[in-house]
Amino acid sequence: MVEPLSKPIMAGIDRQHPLPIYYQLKELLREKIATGVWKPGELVPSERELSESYDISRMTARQALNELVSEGLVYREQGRGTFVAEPKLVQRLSRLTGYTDDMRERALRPSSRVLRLEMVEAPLHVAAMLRIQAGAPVVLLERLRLADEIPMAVETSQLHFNGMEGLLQEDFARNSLYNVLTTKYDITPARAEQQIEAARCDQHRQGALQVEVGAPVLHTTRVTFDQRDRPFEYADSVYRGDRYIFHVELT
Amino acid sequence: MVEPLSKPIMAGIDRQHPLPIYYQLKELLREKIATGVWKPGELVPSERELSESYDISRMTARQALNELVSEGLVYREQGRGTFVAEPKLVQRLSRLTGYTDDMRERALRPSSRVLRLEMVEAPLHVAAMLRIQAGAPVVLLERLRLADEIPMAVETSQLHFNGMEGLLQEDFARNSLYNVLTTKYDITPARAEQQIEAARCDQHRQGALQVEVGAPVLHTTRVTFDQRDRPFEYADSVYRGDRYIFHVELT
DNA sequence: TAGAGTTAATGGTATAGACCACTATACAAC
DNA sequence: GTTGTATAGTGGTCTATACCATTAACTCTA
Repeated sequence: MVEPLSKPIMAGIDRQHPLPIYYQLKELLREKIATGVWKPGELVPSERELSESYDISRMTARQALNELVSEGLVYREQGRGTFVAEPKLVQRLSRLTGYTDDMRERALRPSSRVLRLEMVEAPLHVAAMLRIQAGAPVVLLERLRLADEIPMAVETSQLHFNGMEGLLQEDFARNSLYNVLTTKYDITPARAEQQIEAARCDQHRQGALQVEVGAPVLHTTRVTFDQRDRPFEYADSVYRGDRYIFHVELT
Repeated sequence: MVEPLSKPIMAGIDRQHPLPIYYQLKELLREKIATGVWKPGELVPSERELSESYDISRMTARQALNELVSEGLVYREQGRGTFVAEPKLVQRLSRLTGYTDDMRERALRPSSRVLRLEMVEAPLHVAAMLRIQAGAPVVLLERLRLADEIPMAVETSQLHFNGMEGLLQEDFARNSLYNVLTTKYDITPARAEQQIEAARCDQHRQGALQVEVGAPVLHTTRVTFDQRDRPFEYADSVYRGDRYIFHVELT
Protein backbone atom coordinates (compact mmCIF):
# COMPACT_ATOMS: atom_id res chain seq x y z
CA MET A 1 0.00 0.00 0.00
CA VAL A 2 1.49 3.28 -1.08
CA GLU A 3 0.55 6.55 0.54
CA PRO A 4 -0.33 9.34 -1.87
CA LEU A 5 2.36 12.00 -1.97
CA SER A 6 -0.01 14.52 -0.49
CA LYS A 7 -3.51 14.24 0.77
CA PRO A 8 -6.04 15.28 -1.84
CA ILE A 9 -6.91 18.90 -1.34
CA MET A 10 -10.62 19.10 -0.67
CA ALA A 11 -12.63 21.28 -2.97
CA GLY A 12 -12.99 24.84 -1.81
CA ILE A 13 -10.06 25.38 0.52
CA ASP A 14 -7.12 27.29 -0.92
CA ARG A 15 -4.16 27.61 1.40
CA GLN A 16 -2.42 30.35 -0.61
CA HIS A 17 -4.26 32.84 1.55
CA PRO A 18 -6.52 34.98 -0.56
CA LEU A 19 -8.81 34.73 2.47
CA PRO A 20 -8.37 33.08 5.88
CA ILE A 21 -8.90 29.33 5.94
CA TYR A 22 -11.56 29.47 8.65
CA TYR A 23 -13.48 31.98 6.56
CA GLN A 24 -13.33 29.81 3.44
CA LEU A 25 -14.59 26.84 5.43
CA LYS A 26 -17.33 28.92 6.99
CA GLU A 27 -18.57 29.98 3.57
CA LEU A 28 -18.38 26.41 2.31
CA LEU A 29 -20.56 25.25 5.18
CA ARG A 30 -22.92 28.18 4.78
CA GLU A 31 -23.36 27.17 1.16
CA LYS A 32 -24.27 23.61 2.14
CA ILE A 33 -26.98 24.95 4.42
CA ALA A 34 -28.24 27.70 2.13
CA THR A 35 -28.63 25.34 -0.82
CA GLY A 36 -30.43 22.77 1.30
CA VAL A 37 -27.79 20.05 0.97
CA TRP A 38 -27.89 19.98 4.76
CA LYS A 39 -31.36 20.43 6.17
CA PRO A 40 -32.52 21.78 9.54
CA GLY A 41 -31.95 19.30 12.36
CA GLU A 42 -29.30 17.38 10.46
CA LEU A 43 -25.89 16.63 11.89
CA VAL A 44 -22.99 18.70 10.62
CA PRO A 45 -19.59 16.97 10.37
CA SER A 46 -17.81 17.07 13.71
CA GLU A 47 -14.92 19.41 14.36
CA ARG A 48 -12.41 16.57 14.23
CA GLU A 49 -13.97 15.26 11.03
CA LEU A 50 -13.74 18.68 9.36
CA SER A 51 -10.16 19.15 10.50
CA GLU A 52 -9.16 15.83 8.94
CA SER A 53 -11.18 16.22 5.74
CA TYR A 54 -9.71 19.61 4.95
CA ASP A 55 -6.34 18.91 6.62
CA ILE A 56 -6.60 21.87 8.95
CA SER A 57 -6.33 22.26 12.69
CA ARG A 58 -9.36 21.47 14.82
CA MET A 59 -9.24 24.98 16.29
CA THR A 60 -9.46 26.45 12.81
CA ALA A 61 -12.48 24.32 11.98
CA ARG A 62 -13.91 25.31 15.34
CA GLN A 63 -13.53 29.00 14.56
CA ALA A 64 -15.55 28.54 11.39
CA LEU A 65 -18.29 26.77 13.34
CA ASN A 66 -18.16 29.39 16.09
CA GLU A 67 -19.07 32.12 13.66
CA LEU A 68 -21.88 30.08 12.16
CA VAL A 69 -23.22 29.50 15.67
CA SER A 70 -23.16 33.20 16.42
CA GLU A 71 -24.99 33.81 13.15
CA GLY A 72 -27.61 31.32 14.22
CA LEU A 73 -27.12 28.92 11.30
CA VAL A 74 -26.06 25.98 13.45
CA TYR A 75 -26.17 25.05 17.12
CA ARG A 76 -24.13 22.68 19.25
CA GLU A 77 -24.99 20.05 21.80
CA GLN A 78 -22.18 18.81 23.93
CA GLY A 79 -21.60 15.12 23.52
CA ARG A 80 -23.94 14.92 20.53
CA GLY A 81 -22.66 17.13 17.81
CA THR A 82 -23.41 20.23 15.76
CA PHE A 83 -26.72 20.58 13.97
CA VAL A 84 -28.26 22.77 11.30
CA ALA A 85 -30.60 25.25 12.98
CA GLU A 86 -34.22 25.84 12.07
CA PRO A 87 -34.57 29.04 10.11
CA LYS A 88 -35.40 31.83 12.54
CA LEU A 89 -38.90 33.14 12.90
CA VAL A 90 -37.38 36.57 12.55
CA GLN A 91 -36.69 35.66 8.98
CA ARG A 92 -40.33 36.20 8.30
CA LEU A 93 -39.95 39.90 8.90
CA SER A 94 -40.60 40.71 5.26
CA ARG A 95 -43.29 43.01 6.57
CA LEU A 96 -40.57 45.22 7.94
CA THR A 97 -38.70 45.60 4.69
CA GLY A 98 -41.07 44.94 1.86
CA TYR A 99 -43.24 47.99 1.73
CA THR A 100 -45.17 46.78 -1.27
CA ASP A 101 -46.05 43.41 0.17
CA ASP A 102 -46.79 44.93 3.53
CA MET A 103 -49.36 47.28 2.09
CA ARG A 104 -50.95 44.56 0.01
CA GLU A 105 -51.40 42.44 3.14
CA ARG A 106 -53.31 45.30 4.69
CA ALA A 107 -55.49 45.44 1.60
CA LEU A 108 -54.12 48.82 0.56
CA ARG A 109 -52.95 49.93 -2.88
CA PRO A 110 -49.24 50.72 -2.67
CA SER A 111 -47.69 53.27 -4.98
CA SER A 112 -44.51 55.32 -5.18
CA ARG A 113 -43.37 58.66 -6.51
CA VAL A 114 -39.73 59.23 -7.31
CA LEU A 115 -38.50 62.42 -5.68
CA ARG A 116 -34.84 62.09 -6.56
CA LEU A 117 -32.76 59.71 -8.69
CA GLU A 118 -29.16 60.74 -9.25
CA MET A 119 -25.52 60.00 -8.67
CA VAL A 120 -24.03 61.53 -5.51
CA GLU A 121 -20.89 61.25 -3.39
CA ALA A 122 -21.30 58.91 -0.43
CA PRO A 123 -21.33 60.70 2.93
CA LEU A 124 -19.01 59.33 5.58
CA HIS A 125 -21.58 57.33 7.55
CA VAL A 126 -23.01 55.77 4.41
CA ALA A 127 -19.58 54.92 3.02
CA ALA A 128 -18.64 53.22 6.28
CA MET A 129 -21.70 51.03 6.19
CA LEU A 130 -21.24 50.14 2.53
CA ARG A 131 -17.50 49.57 3.08
CA ILE A 132 -16.41 52.02 0.41
CA GLN A 133 -14.38 55.22 0.40
CA ALA A 134 -16.14 58.37 1.57
CA GLY A 135 -16.98 60.43 -1.49
CA ALA A 136 -17.17 57.41 -3.78
CA PRO A 137 -20.11 57.59 -6.20
CA VAL A 138 -23.41 56.05 -5.15
CA VAL A 139 -26.87 56.07 -6.70
CA LEU A 140 -29.37 57.96 -4.59
CA LEU A 141 -33.04 57.07 -4.90
CA GLU A 142 -35.60 58.99 -2.89
CA ARG A 143 -39.19 57.83 -3.07
CA LEU A 144 -42.45 58.87 -1.52
CA ARG A 145 -44.42 55.82 -0.49
CA LEU A 146 -48.19 55.95 -0.56
CA ALA A 147 -51.03 53.68 0.37
CA ASP A 148 -54.36 54.39 -1.30
CA GLU A 149 -52.77 57.65 -2.40
CA ILE A 150 -52.11 58.68 1.20
CA PRO A 151 -48.45 59.52 1.93
CA MET A 152 -46.98 57.04 4.37
CA ALA A 153 -43.19 57.30 4.20
CA VAL A 154 -40.19 58.90 2.55
CA GLU A 155 -37.50 56.38 1.75
CA THR A 156 -33.97 57.34 0.72
CA SER A 157 -31.78 54.57 -0.63
CA GLN A 158 -28.13 54.92 -1.46
CA LEU A 159 -26.80 52.05 -3.53
CA HIS A 160 -23.36 50.90 -4.55
CA PHE A 161 -22.45 47.92 -6.71
CA ASN A 162 -20.95 47.12 -10.11
CA GLY A 163 -23.18 48.47 -12.83
CA MET A 164 -25.22 50.67 -10.54
CA GLU A 165 -25.22 53.44 -13.17
CA GLY A 166 -27.89 51.53 -15.02
CA LEU A 167 -30.36 52.29 -12.24
CA LEU A 168 -30.57 55.90 -13.39
CA GLN A 169 -32.58 54.75 -16.40
CA GLU A 170 -35.13 52.68 -14.45
CA ASP A 171 -38.74 53.61 -13.74
CA PHE A 172 -39.17 53.15 -10.00
CA ALA A 173 -42.65 54.56 -9.94
CA ARG A 174 -43.71 51.41 -11.77
CA ASN A 175 -41.21 48.78 -10.64
CA SER A 176 -40.04 47.96 -7.15
CA LEU A 177 -36.36 48.49 -6.48
CA TYR A 178 -35.69 44.98 -5.21
CA ASN A 179 -37.48 43.49 -8.16
CA VAL A 180 -35.26 45.37 -10.60
CA LEU A 181 -32.11 44.51 -8.67
CA THR A 182 -32.89 40.81 -8.63
CA THR A 183 -33.93 40.43 -12.24
CA LYS A 184 -31.50 42.76 -13.99
CA TYR A 185 -28.46 43.16 -11.75
CA ASP A 186 -28.12 39.80 -10.03
CA ILE A 187 -28.38 41.45 -6.63
CA THR A 188 -30.60 39.47 -4.27
CA PRO A 189 -31.32 41.03 -0.90
CA ALA A 190 -30.39 38.30 1.57
CA ARG A 191 -30.34 39.99 4.96
CA ALA A 192 -30.47 43.40 6.53
CA GLU A 193 -29.66 45.21 9.73
CA GLN A 194 -32.22 47.78 10.64
CA GLN A 195 -32.53 50.31 13.41
CA ILE A 196 -35.73 51.97 14.49
CA GLU A 197 -36.08 55.11 16.53
CA ALA A 198 -38.64 57.75 17.26
CA ALA A 199 -38.01 61.27 16.00
CA ARG A 200 -39.71 64.46 14.99
CA CYS A 201 -40.45 65.07 11.35
CA ASP A 202 -38.04 67.53 9.78
CA GLN A 203 -38.70 70.30 7.29
CA HIS A 204 -37.46 68.32 4.31
CA ARG A 205 -39.94 65.47 4.66
CA GLN A 206 -42.77 67.41 6.20
CA GLY A 207 -44.09 68.63 2.87
CA ALA A 208 -44.14 65.23 1.22
CA LEU A 209 -45.71 63.42 4.16
CA GLN A 210 -48.29 66.16 4.71
CA VAL A 211 -47.85 66.25 8.44
CA GLU A 212 -46.93 69.15 10.66
CA VAL A 213 -43.29 69.87 11.43
CA GLY A 214 -42.33 68.17 14.69
CA ALA A 215 -44.89 65.42 14.38
CA PRO A 216 -43.63 62.07 15.69
CA VAL A 217 -42.27 59.74 13.04
CA LEU A 218 -40.56 56.37 12.90
CA HIS A 219 -37.04 56.81 11.62
CA THR A 220 -35.33 53.68 10.35
CA THR A 221 -31.89 53.09 8.91
CA ARG A 222 -31.15 49.89 7.15
CA VAL A 223 -28.07 48.26 5.64
CA THR A 224 -28.96 45.55 3.16
CA PHE A 225 -26.65 42.71 2.13
CA ASP A 226 -26.79 40.64 -1.04
CA GLN A 227 -26.49 36.89 -1.54
CA ARG A 228 -22.73 37.10 -1.07
CA ASP A 229 -23.07 39.16 2.07
CA ARG A 230 -21.86 42.34 0.46
CA PRO A 231 -23.61 45.51 1.68
CA PHE A 232 -25.19 47.19 -1.33
CA GLU A 233 -27.81 49.54 0.11
CA TYR A 234 -28.07 52.08 2.88
CA ALA A 235 -31.69 53.05 3.33
CA ASP A 236 -32.99 55.86 5.45
CA SER A 237 -36.76 55.93 5.91
CA VAL A 238 -39.19 58.16 7.72
CA TYR A 239 -42.67 56.78 8.41
CA ARG A 240 -45.66 58.74 9.64
CA GLY A 241 -46.07 57.95 13.30
CA ASP A 242 -49.82 58.27 13.14
CA ARG A 243 -50.20 55.81 10.31
CA TYR A 244 -47.56 53.16 10.57
CA ILE A 245 -46.78 50.30 12.95
CA PHE A 246 -43.95 47.81 12.80
CA HIS A 247 -44.65 44.24 13.72
CA VAL A 248 -41.93 41.97 15.06
CA GLU A 249 -41.98 38.36 16.11
CA LEU A 250 -39.47 37.49 18.80
CA THR A 251 -38.25 34.11 19.86
CA MET B 1 16.66 30.75 44.41
CA VAL B 2 13.56 28.92 45.53
CA GLU B 3 10.39 28.91 43.47
CA PRO B 4 7.25 29.71 45.41
CA LEU B 5 5.05 26.68 45.84
CA SER B 6 2.43 28.26 43.66
CA LYS B 7 2.37 31.44 41.69
CA PRO B 8 0.38 34.17 43.38
CA ILE B 9 -3.21 33.86 42.32
CA MET B 10 -4.35 37.10 40.73
CA ALA B 11 -7.47 38.60 42.18
CA GLY B 12 -10.57 37.19 40.55
CA ILE B 13 -9.23 34.16 38.72
CA ASP B 14 -9.70 30.81 40.45
CA ARG B 15 -8.16 27.88 38.63
CA GLN B 16 -10.00 25.22 40.63
CA HIS B 17 -12.71 25.27 37.96
CA PRO B 18 -15.96 26.49 39.40
CA LEU B 19 -16.29 28.27 36.07
CA PRO B 20 -14.09 28.40 32.96
CA ILE B 21 -11.12 30.71 33.17
CA TYR B 22 -12.07 32.69 30.07
CA TYR B 23 -15.50 33.27 31.57
CA GLN B 24 -14.10 34.51 34.86
CA LEU B 25 -11.81 36.89 33.00
CA LYS B 26 -14.65 38.09 30.82
CA GLU B 27 -16.75 38.94 33.87
CA LEU B 28 -13.78 40.67 35.47
CA LEU B 29 -13.35 42.86 32.42
CA ARG B 30 -17.08 43.48 32.14
CA GLU B 31 -17.02 44.70 35.72
CA LYS B 32 -14.22 47.14 34.98
CA ILE B 33 -16.28 48.60 32.18
CA ALA B 34 -19.63 48.57 33.97
CA THR B 35 -18.24 50.33 37.02
CA GLY B 36 -16.53 52.95 34.91
CA VAL B 37 -12.99 52.03 35.91
CA TRP B 38 -12.38 51.80 32.18
CA LYS B 39 -14.21 54.45 30.21
CA PRO B 40 -15.40 54.46 26.58
CA GLY B 41 -12.55 54.96 24.15
CA GLU B 42 -9.91 53.81 26.62
CA LEU B 43 -7.40 51.12 25.83
CA VAL B 44 -7.99 47.70 27.35
CA PRO B 45 -4.89 45.67 28.31
CA SER B 46 -3.54 43.80 25.31
CA GLU B 47 -4.07 40.07 24.90
CA ARG B 48 -0.44 39.35 25.74
CA GLU B 49 -0.62 41.64 28.76
CA LEU B 50 -3.70 39.86 30.10
CA SER B 51 -2.20 36.45 29.51
CA GLU B 52 0.88 37.40 31.56
CA SER B 53 -0.99 39.22 34.33
CA TYR B 54 -3.30 36.32 35.00
CA ASP B 55 -0.82 33.63 33.99
CA ILE B 56 -3.08 32.18 31.35
CA SER B 57 -2.63 31.43 27.67
CA ARG B 58 -3.08 34.22 25.18
CA MET B 59 -5.78 32.20 23.41
CA THR B 60 -7.74 32.01 26.63
CA ALA B 61 -7.51 35.74 27.17
CA ARG B 62 -8.49 36.16 23.55
CA GLN B 63 -11.61 34.05 24.01
CA ALA B 64 -12.74 36.32 26.84
CA LEU B 65 -12.21 39.39 24.65
CA ASN B 66 -13.94 37.69 21.72
CA GLU B 67 -17.13 37.35 23.67
CA LEU B 68 -16.99 40.92 24.88
CA VAL B 69 -16.53 42.04 21.28
CA SER B 70 -19.58 40.07 20.17
CA GLU B 71 -21.55 41.67 22.99
CA GLY B 72 -20.44 45.08 21.79
CA LEU B 73 -18.65 46.13 24.98
CA VAL B 74 -15.26 46.46 23.34
CA TYR B 75 -13.88 46.67 19.83
CA ARG B 76 -10.52 45.88 18.30
CA GLU B 77 -8.24 47.71 15.91
CA GLN B 78 -5.45 45.71 14.41
CA GLY B 79 -2.07 47.11 15.26
CA ARG B 80 -3.53 49.52 17.83
CA GLY B 81 -5.29 47.56 20.51
CA THR B 82 -8.65 46.83 22.08
CA PHE B 83 -10.85 49.68 23.25
CA VAL B 84 -13.92 50.15 25.41
CA ALA B 85 -16.93 50.80 23.19
CA GLU B 86 -19.39 53.65 23.58
CA PRO B 87 -22.52 52.40 25.27
CA LYS B 88 -25.39 52.23 22.83
CA LEU B 89 -28.91 51.89 23.98
CA VAL B 90 -29.80 49.67 21.12
CA GLN B 91 -32.25 46.90 21.84
CA ARG B 92 -31.85 43.85 19.68
CA LEU B 93 -35.17 42.56 18.57
CA SER B 94 -33.77 39.33 17.24
CA ARG B 95 -33.98 37.77 20.67
CA LEU B 96 -36.52 37.70 23.40
CA THR B 97 -34.84 39.22 26.42
CA GLY B 98 -36.03 41.28 29.30
CA TYR B 99 -35.03 44.82 30.01
CA THR B 100 -32.72 43.77 32.81
CA ASP B 101 -30.55 41.43 30.73
CA ASP B 102 -30.57 43.89 27.90
CA MET B 103 -29.13 46.68 30.00
CA ARG B 104 -26.60 44.41 31.67
CA GLU B 105 -25.19 43.46 28.29
CA ARG B 106 -24.57 47.11 27.68
CA ALA B 107 -22.71 47.49 30.94
CA LEU B 108 -25.41 49.72 32.38
CA ARG B 109 -26.93 49.39 35.79
CA PRO B 110 -30.58 48.58 35.29
CA SER B 111 -33.06 49.44 37.98
CA SER B 112 -36.80 49.66 38.30
CA ARG B 113 -39.33 51.49 40.38
CA VAL B 114 -42.74 49.98 40.85
CA LEU B 115 -45.40 52.56 40.09
CA ARG B 116 -48.40 50.25 40.35
CA LEU B 117 -48.94 46.63 41.37
CA GLU B 118 -52.56 45.59 41.77
CA MET B 119 -55.38 43.43 40.53
CA VAL B 120 -57.56 45.01 37.85
CA GLU B 121 -60.23 43.98 35.38
CA ALA B 122 -58.86 43.25 31.95
CA PRO B 123 -59.84 45.85 29.33
CA LEU B 124 -61.32 44.50 26.12
CA HIS B 125 -58.21 44.74 23.95
CA VAL B 126 -56.05 43.10 26.61
CA ALA B 127 -58.56 40.32 27.25
CA ALA B 128 -58.70 39.55 23.54
CA MET B 129 -54.94 39.19 23.32
CA LEU B 130 -54.74 37.03 26.44
CA ARG B 131 -57.73 34.96 25.29
CA ILE B 132 -59.79 35.59 28.42
CA GLN B 133 -63.13 37.23 29.16
CA ALA B 134 -63.22 41.01 29.24
CA GLY B 135 -63.35 42.08 32.86
CA ALA B 136 -61.59 38.97 34.12
CA PRO B 137 -59.01 39.72 36.80
CA VAL B 138 -55.42 40.36 35.74
CA VAL B 139 -52.36 41.51 37.65
CA LEU B 140 -51.23 44.95 36.56
CA LEU B 141 -47.58 45.86 37.05
CA GLU B 142 -46.37 49.29 36.04
CA ARG B 143 -42.68 49.98 36.34
CA LEU B 144 -40.35 52.85 35.59
CA ARG B 145 -37.22 51.48 33.97
CA LEU B 146 -33.93 53.23 34.51
CA ALA B 147 -30.38 52.79 33.26
CA ASP B 148 -27.71 54.28 35.48
CA GLU B 149 -30.56 56.04 37.28
CA ILE B 150 -31.71 57.76 34.09
CA PRO B 151 -35.39 57.13 33.25
CA MET B 152 -35.65 55.19 30.00
CA ALA B 153 -39.11 53.69 29.77
CA VAL B 154 -42.44 53.12 31.46
CA GLU B 155 -43.61 49.54 31.11
CA THR B 156 -47.10 48.35 31.95
CA SER B 157 -47.60 44.60 32.07
CA GLN B 158 -50.92 42.88 32.52
CA LEU B 159 -50.58 39.23 33.41
CA HIS B 160 -52.95 36.32 33.59
CA PHE B 161 -52.15 32.73 34.60
CA ASN B 162 -52.88 30.26 37.37
CA GLY B 163 -51.50 31.52 40.65
CA MET B 164 -50.95 35.07 39.40
CA GLU B 165 -52.21 36.43 42.73
CA GLY B 166 -48.86 35.56 44.26
CA LEU B 167 -47.23 38.27 42.14
CA LEU B 168 -48.78 40.93 44.37
CA GLN B 169 -46.35 39.94 47.13
CA GLU B 170 -43.21 40.11 44.96
CA ASP B 171 -40.58 42.83 45.07
CA PHE B 172 -40.14 43.89 41.46
CA ALA B 173 -37.81 46.71 42.32
CA ARG B 174 -35.27 44.03 43.20
CA ASN B 175 -36.20 41.07 40.99
CA SER B 176 -36.93 40.99 37.30
CA LEU B 177 -40.41 39.89 36.30
CA TYR B 178 -39.26 37.16 33.94
CA ASN B 179 -36.87 35.82 36.53
CA VAL B 180 -39.63 35.49 39.11
CA LEU B 181 -42.00 33.92 36.60
CA THR B 182 -39.46 31.32 35.55
CA THR B 183 -38.25 30.33 38.99
CA LYS B 184 -41.45 30.49 41.03
CA TYR B 185 -44.35 30.09 38.63
CA ASP B 186 -42.98 27.78 35.95
CA ILE B 187 -43.74 30.34 33.26
CA THR B 188 -40.94 30.60 30.71
CA PRO B 189 -41.24 33.32 28.08
CA ALA B 190 -40.82 31.49 24.79
CA ARG B 191 -41.90 33.91 22.09
CA ALA B 192 -43.57 37.25 21.65
CA GLU B 193 -45.37 39.37 19.12
CA GLN B 194 -44.46 42.99 19.33
CA GLN B 195 -45.62 46.13 17.63
CA ILE B 196 -43.71 49.35 17.46
CA GLU B 197 -45.01 52.78 16.66
CA ALA B 198 -44.02 56.37 17.15
CA ALA B 199 -46.14 58.54 19.38
CA ARG B 200 -46.11 61.64 21.51
CA CYS B 201 -45.50 61.27 25.19
CA ASP B 202 -48.71 61.66 27.15
CA GLN B 203 -49.32 63.43 30.43
CA HIS B 204 -49.34 60.23 32.46
CA ARG B 205 -45.84 59.11 31.51
CA GLN B 206 -44.33 62.52 30.97
CA GLY B 207 -43.55 63.05 34.64
CA ALA B 208 -41.86 59.71 35.15
CA LEU B 209 -39.75 59.88 31.99
CA GLN B 210 -38.76 63.49 32.60
CA VAL B 211 -39.41 64.60 29.06
CA GLU B 212 -41.69 67.33 27.79
CA VAL B 213 -45.25 66.52 26.92
CA GLY B 214 -45.48 65.76 23.22
CA ALA B 215 -41.90 64.60 22.92
CA PRO B 216 -41.52 61.69 20.48
CA VAL B 217 -41.49 58.26 22.09
CA LEU B 218 -41.41 54.66 20.94
CA HIS B 219 -44.61 52.95 21.89
CA THR B 220 -44.54 49.17 21.88
CA THR B 221 -47.18 46.60 22.68
CA ARG B 222 -46.21 43.03 23.20
CA VAL B 223 -48.01 39.76 23.74
CA THR B 224 -45.76 37.17 25.33
CA PHE B 225 -46.29 33.41 25.16
CA ASP B 226 -44.97 30.78 27.54
CA GLN B 227 -43.35 27.43 26.84
CA ARG B 228 -46.74 25.93 26.00
CA ASP B 229 -47.59 28.81 23.72
CA ARG B 230 -50.19 30.26 26.05
CA PRO B 231 -50.33 34.07 26.08
CA PHE B 232 -49.64 35.21 29.63
CA GLU B 233 -48.61 38.85 29.32
CA TYR B 234 -49.76 41.95 27.55
CA ALA B 235 -47.09 44.61 27.88
CA ASP B 236 -47.39 48.23 26.92
CA SER B 237 -44.13 50.19 26.94
CA VAL B 238 -43.15 53.74 26.22
CA TYR B 239 -39.48 54.42 25.54
CA ARG B 240 -37.83 57.83 25.39
CA GLY B 241 -37.28 58.62 21.72
CA ASP B 242 -34.09 60.53 22.41
CA ARG B 243 -32.43 57.68 24.25
CA TYR B 244 -33.55 54.43 22.77
CA ILE B 245 -33.08 52.60 19.50
CA PHE B 246 -34.43 49.24 18.41
CA HIS B 247 -32.24 47.03 16.32
CA VAL B 248 -33.57 44.33 14.05
CA GLU B 249 -31.71 41.79 11.99
CA LEU B 250 -33.66 40.68 8.96
CA THR B 251 -32.96 37.72 6.79
C1' DT C 1 12.48 69.96 7.71
C1' DA C 2 10.51 66.31 5.16
C1' DG C 3 10.69 61.82 3.91
C1' DA C 4 12.08 56.98 4.15
C1' DG C 5 13.31 53.10 6.64
C1' DT C 6 13.45 50.46 11.25
C1' DT C 7 11.49 48.56 15.18
C1' DA C 8 8.32 47.16 18.70
C1' DA C 9 3.76 46.41 19.95
C1' DT C 10 -0.82 45.11 18.66
C1' DG C 11 -4.49 42.06 16.94
C1' DG C 12 -5.32 38.06 13.23
C1' DT C 13 -4.58 33.48 11.94
C1' DA C 14 -3.06 28.81 12.41
C1' DT C 15 -1.03 24.64 14.40
C1' DA C 16 -0.66 20.44 17.57
C1' DG C 17 -1.73 18.54 21.48
C1' DA C 18 -4.02 17.70 25.94
C1' DC C 19 -7.67 16.86 29.23
C1' DC C 20 -12.56 17.43 30.67
C1' DA C 21 -17.81 16.76 30.57
C1' DC C 22 -21.42 14.84 28.31
C1' DT C 23 -23.99 11.49 25.22
C1' DA C 24 -25.09 7.27 22.95
C1' DT C 25 -24.23 2.64 22.27
C1' DA C 26 -22.88 -2.06 23.01
C1' DC C 27 -22.39 -5.58 26.08
C1' DA C 28 -22.00 -8.06 30.31
C1' DA C 29 -24.12 -9.09 34.76
C1' DC C 30 -28.11 -9.58 37.35
C1' DG D 1 -36.06 -7.67 30.73
C1' DT D 2 -33.28 -4.49 33.60
C1' DT D 3 -29.29 -2.54 35.27
C1' DG D 4 -24.68 -1.35 35.31
C1' DT D 5 -20.36 -0.57 32.98
C1' DA D 6 -17.07 0.18 29.53
C1' DT D 7 -16.09 2.65 25.43
C1' DA D 8 -15.93 5.73 21.71
C1' DG D 9 -17.30 10.02 19.86
C1' DT D 10 -18.65 14.81 20.54
C1' DG D 11 -18.17 19.58 21.94
C1' DG D 12 -15.73 22.65 25.80
C1' DT D 13 -11.61 24.35 27.57
C1' DC D 14 -6.74 25.33 27.82
C1' DT D 15 -1.83 25.54 26.71
C1' DA D 16 2.29 26.83 24.02
C1' DT D 17 4.00 28.39 19.97
C1' DA D 18 4.55 30.50 15.48
C1' DC D 19 4.12 33.68 11.86
C1' DC D 20 1.52 37.49 9.48
C1' DA D 21 -0.53 42.37 8.82
C1' DT D 22 -1.16 46.72 10.62
C1' DT D 23 -0.02 50.61 13.44
C1' DA D 24 2.72 54.04 15.73
C1' DA D 25 6.83 55.72 17.27
C1' DC D 26 11.48 56.34 16.45
C1' DT D 27 15.75 57.02 13.68
C1' DC D 28 18.31 57.97 9.97
C1' DT D 29 18.90 60.31 5.73
C1' DA D 30 18.73 63.74 1.97
